[in-house]
Amino acid sequence: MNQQGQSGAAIEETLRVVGDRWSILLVRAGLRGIRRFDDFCDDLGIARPVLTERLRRLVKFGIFERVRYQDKPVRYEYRLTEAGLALSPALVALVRWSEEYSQEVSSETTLVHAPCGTELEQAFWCRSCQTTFGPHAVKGVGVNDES
Amino acid sequence: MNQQGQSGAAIEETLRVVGDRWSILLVRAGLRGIRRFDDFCDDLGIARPVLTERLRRLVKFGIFERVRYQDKPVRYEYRLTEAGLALSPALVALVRWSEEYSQEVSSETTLVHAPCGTELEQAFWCRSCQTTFGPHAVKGVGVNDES
DNA sequence: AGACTGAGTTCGAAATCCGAACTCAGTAGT
DNA sequence: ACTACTGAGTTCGGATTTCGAACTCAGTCT
Repeated sequence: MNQQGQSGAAIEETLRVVGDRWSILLVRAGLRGIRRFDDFCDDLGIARPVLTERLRRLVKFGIFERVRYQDKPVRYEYRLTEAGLALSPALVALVRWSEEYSQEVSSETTLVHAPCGTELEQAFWCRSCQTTFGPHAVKGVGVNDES
Repeated sequence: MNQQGQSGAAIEETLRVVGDRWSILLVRAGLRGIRRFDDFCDDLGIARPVLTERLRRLVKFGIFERVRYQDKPVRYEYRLTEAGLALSPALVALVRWSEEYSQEVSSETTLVHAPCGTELEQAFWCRSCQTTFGPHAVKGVGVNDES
């Protein structure tokens, strides 16, 4: 029914995990240091039942971990795991896209290289060629059909 | 209600456009060369009314364009625009993530640098320092609070 | 005792999604 | 000239998700 070359499966896989309206925003909030239930709630304006469900799923998929941070009244918070942190290239790509192509909201935001403050570029890196390159030189995503 | 530093707005902006279960998949299908209504439908298994709505929205946001490709019976198809193509770094990032962190589906897929076949890495590039660096050195996404 | 905190649940109403069947213009076959 | 088929959608009713607001429950603070 749908036989897209393997990499299609890969993306569907990822989207099955973070492909809803909230998950990516939750990861972003996590990157910003938010960890507690009510804080996610206030920061994103997400409905509580949905937040509960979403966090549970993200924990199940290993993106957040639920950590008891206090015992007297037992309290848990949610921390990004290694795998969750690894989503940041995707987040950055999304931010960059809106900076360049989105008509609405003139975001004067810019993501920069922390040490020097230069606006960053995102690139693919080939360790054996020691070069950076753009999306057109990637094989496996299918950009290489006629245009 | 939600005062995340500017880059939050940027990402929300992007997600408002492609943040639902289907849009990114549609872009991916577009990258694979799919252009016609029924083909999107068959390839993704998306419900027709939803496809109609989604394509209309993506056209409105400048990601696809609706092109008349035949006159006798008037027929339209959907092609990715420049802005649509520009989403590929984000798609690649998502594919890479599932390759490395997703438990399910052992994707033997790999994205490679076309010229040499080496598995690609994704990095941020600072043109003034002439170096690549990882997500921890990015300022504006908020990775820099304590851990 | 009474108010507050923080992590959730429970509710009914509202928005979305779904598959299956239908439309509408034109083309192809007999 | 009747029938079948194509391709881009619409129209339906029913199922699933989402929503906000109010509630729970353990423990703490004053």
